[in-house]
Amino acid sequence: MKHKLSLFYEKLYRHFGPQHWWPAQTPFEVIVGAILTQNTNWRNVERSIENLKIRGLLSAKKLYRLPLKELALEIRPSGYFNIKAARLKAFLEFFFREYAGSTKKMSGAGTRKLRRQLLSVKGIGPETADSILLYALNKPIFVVDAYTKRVLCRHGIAAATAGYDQLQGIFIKNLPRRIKLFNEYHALIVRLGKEFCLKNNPRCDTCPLNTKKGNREVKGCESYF
DNA sequence: GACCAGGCACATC
DNA sequence: GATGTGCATGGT
Repeated sequence: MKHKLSLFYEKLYRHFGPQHWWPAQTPFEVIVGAILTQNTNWRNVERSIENLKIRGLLSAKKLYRLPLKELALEIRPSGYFNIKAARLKAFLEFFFREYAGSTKKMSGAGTRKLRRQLLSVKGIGPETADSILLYALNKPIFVVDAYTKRVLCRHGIAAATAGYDQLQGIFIKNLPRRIKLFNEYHALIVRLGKEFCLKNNPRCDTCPLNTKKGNREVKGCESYF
């Protein structure tokens, strides 16, 4: 018997197709993006990344040597720039101390150890850590975000009180542990969230996860708002 | 002008 | 352990 989550995945993939995540050219760029996108629109993150690229600063060594104030200036467009500059610096300190500033060396370590280490860096929480593990280091771990929680709650798969680890556990337990699947699934949920899960969105009627009861369309979001 | 976007740390109860 | 708040930009 297939779990609901497998069916959701198939529906989402059929509807949207592959999402080609993470949109970045190097693992290090993924890490920078993961920190910059915290509670921020991706378009604004792109502006910051572009700034860094134009000035030739998008490498671990360059960023490590760049003064905090100057880094903050470059990443202004993605918001919370003072905090995020400090978070990038905190990551870089860890990155050079433990892995000589090499994502290749880093990906040689085990998933559990890496997750524990990342979570100990100030400014890296569960979603950022898991995004780095999955999208920069190719580790089989599921990324949970605000959209993920909405979708699971709306469809009665998780309780409104469920925390991050609990939500992640539902995916890990009920899906085959495949990097490609985890990669695509999270990206598809974000796509779904952007297009359908906004309040008072008239397009909710055509959400690919709506179900039919008899002749009636049942919207997944009905039970949430 | 309000509300939102691919969170996190910290204070307080 | 739950709940509230600061952090800041750019789009709708």
